[in-house]
Amino acid sequence: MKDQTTIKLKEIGLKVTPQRQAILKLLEGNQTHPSAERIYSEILRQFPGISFATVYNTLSKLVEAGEIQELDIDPNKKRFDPCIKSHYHFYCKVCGKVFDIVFDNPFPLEIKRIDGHRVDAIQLNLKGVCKECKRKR
Amino acid sequence: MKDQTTIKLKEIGLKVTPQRQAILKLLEGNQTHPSAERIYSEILRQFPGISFATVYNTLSKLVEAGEIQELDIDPNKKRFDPCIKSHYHFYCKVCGKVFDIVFDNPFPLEIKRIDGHRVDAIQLNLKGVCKECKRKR
DNA sequence: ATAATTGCAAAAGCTTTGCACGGAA
DNA sequence: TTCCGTGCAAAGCTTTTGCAATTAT
Repeated sequence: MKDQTTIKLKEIGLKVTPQRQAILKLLEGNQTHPSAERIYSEILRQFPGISFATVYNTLSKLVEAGEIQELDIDPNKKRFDPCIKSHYHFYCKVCGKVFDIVFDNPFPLEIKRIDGHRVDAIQLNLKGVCKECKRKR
Repeated sequence: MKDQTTIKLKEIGLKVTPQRQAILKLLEGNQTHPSAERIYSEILRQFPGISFATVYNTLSKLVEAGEIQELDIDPNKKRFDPCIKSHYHFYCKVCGKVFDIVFDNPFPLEIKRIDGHRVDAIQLNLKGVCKECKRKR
């Protein structure tokens, strides 16, 4: 009777609550790179009464556990990505959407050391105007 | 009688004020990647009475003019870099310092288009624990 | 003269925290 | 039972804005 969310939460060592399951389900396979606020308002529809603090706390724990990744690409707010595999992002200054980007000759994102510093994560961020927004002008 | 800051400001089309000159001088060759708050408090020492809004406004104009660059690497605040040439950054999660990084095989930061999107800027951000902070543990 | 800039203060956003109650283990 | 998690509300920070007085051109 254990679904994927239950398994994941137990693996991480978190208590299994309906709120957390809803958050995990929303994020699973989600490629919109939602902000905390966005996640909150989406969850709210199917889960009236959930508080922002719960969403915030859960996201923090998931990031800490390495289950999801926090992106610093949107100048205005933090964005979250359930995909922790190496890939790049494009941020549209006009609409604020974040797109996944794949290069033919990928930059190596597995660097572990540089100049004596310990590298834990690498983010390659492209910024500009997306296809859609370009068209509308 | 025209110094470098005067020339730069006129080039950009901004009025030349002592406040702006002080900000430009502080940034010139500055490799600490300061935040707006940091710039404000540094300027304050040599320029009592300057307001944060002035610093903020000037930084905005300089970014808009392409004279300096805004970095989205510090999760907590915006950082500014007077060097607009292609280079990478390392952010230390412990002390918050931002270091310039140079690779042997640099990733091309001159891409202008990808997936139909127009690319205006690329930032390659590395995060982890810096040499110094590693040593202290 | 006139249009831009400054300083002050307040507002706006997003993020984070404290705490009492309730629920998972 | 014992802690952890939730919800509510407030606090904290950084960023942004409005406006009257001042200054550069």
